[in-house]
Amino acid sequence: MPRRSDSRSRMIHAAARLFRDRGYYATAFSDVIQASGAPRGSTYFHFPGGKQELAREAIALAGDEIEQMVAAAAVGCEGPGSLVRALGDMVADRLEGSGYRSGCAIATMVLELAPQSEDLSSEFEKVFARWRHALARQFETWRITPGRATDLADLVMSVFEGALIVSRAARDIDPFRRAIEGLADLVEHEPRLLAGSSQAAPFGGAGCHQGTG
Amino acid sequence: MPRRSDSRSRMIHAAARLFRDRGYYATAFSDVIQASGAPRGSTYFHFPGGKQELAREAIALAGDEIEQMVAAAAVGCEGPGSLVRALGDMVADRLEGSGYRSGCAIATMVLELAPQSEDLSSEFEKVFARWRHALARQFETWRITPGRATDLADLVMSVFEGALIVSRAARDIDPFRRAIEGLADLVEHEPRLLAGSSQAAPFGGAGCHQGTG
DNA sequence: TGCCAAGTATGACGTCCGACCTACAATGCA
DNA sequence: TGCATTGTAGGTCGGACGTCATACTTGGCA
Repeated sequence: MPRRSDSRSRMIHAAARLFRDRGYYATAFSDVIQASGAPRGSTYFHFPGGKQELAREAIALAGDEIEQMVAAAAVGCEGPGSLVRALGDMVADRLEGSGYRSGCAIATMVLELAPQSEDLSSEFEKVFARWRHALARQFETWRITPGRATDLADLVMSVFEGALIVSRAARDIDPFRRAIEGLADLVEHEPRLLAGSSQAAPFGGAGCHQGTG
Repeated sequence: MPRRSDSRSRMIHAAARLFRDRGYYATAFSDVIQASGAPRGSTYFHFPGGKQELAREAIALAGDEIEQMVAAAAVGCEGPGSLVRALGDMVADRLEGSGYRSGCAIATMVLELAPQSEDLSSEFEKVFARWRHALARQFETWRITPGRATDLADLVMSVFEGALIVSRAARDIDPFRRAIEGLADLVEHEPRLLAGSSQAAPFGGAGCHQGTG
């Protein structure tokens, strides 16, 4: 049945899930083939670049899903604190529901591959840039200035990534919930986030803005 | 030179460094052997449990180093904000100095191995418990109540872990510094952290304390 | 002092599994 | 019907983990 099969797309989705749950090295090509039901011989037809190309596609797909998750969580939120909580609930549910296997879709790959692959590194950076942008845009709708919104977005991303690691290590949701609630609470009671407050000592400290963007 | 060689210790130190920089799967036994100068045949004499036992030893060693780092950073600090900054400087220096290869000593292994190995999972949990304890104890010296100190420790650990991921992905220190500075700043200007402030709405929210410990 | 035994350490080897390549089949279009 | 493009199964090569027979050193004893 040649001429356009959906094998490629199915492989990317299966790979994204496996990379997220197990990581890059623990996921064999044969695992992706089995999970997707794709034929074995097609791999290097669909992905001439091999496993790394498959990873690149999976990373981009993860970027899409993160953006969608932020958008979904933002519905009905009235401030950064409630957005953090809404996102935290979504992530916590998936973490618990998967038996502490499903964390961030790209974190494992970042740590495994970023030091080795300049190419994939730029893909990772894109995903975080998209995530940062989605969060910052949402924060700005609540009258947070762009600079502070970016700083806050970095802090929020970091807490989510890190809390996932700590909770996955302990196989216990409490560290995650404590970190998320602590962040939401701090952010909620921080008046300097809002535009018009003392800009002499802006949130995020002095001279610490992005140099590359 | 049989009868007590230091091969075992050297292998653990080399493995800890390699696991930290490259991760578990990307580090071959032969890499550890080469880096430590130990002979190939000694591996299963010193580590009958194989690579996993070597990893367990390396994880414990990482726990020691983290405790020492917290103690070193705490010297001369007058509050949680300055401790966060001091730790941040130490970590940032190593991250930059290593070309964004040296992050958290165990984070990569947590994501790679925690879903698969119940045994190593408990080792990871021990390291984070030690780290949490070291931070919380230090916070308590600044009149922060034990419950809030634990919540704050989880938040701090999460920010460090997550910020390392984001910065390693981008190969840029700015996201790390933004997150650390944002955290330090929030913590510094949070009066509810101190004992004696309105305990009706404690920092960290309600009903979110550790259930297992 | 010379020898033996036990524990210690080691280089060479086997086995398995991973990614990747090559030769072949099937289909749509001219 | 013939050809180019798409899709496929089996096979190969390399490397990593783990094992084994062997050599070396130390301590005790005659």
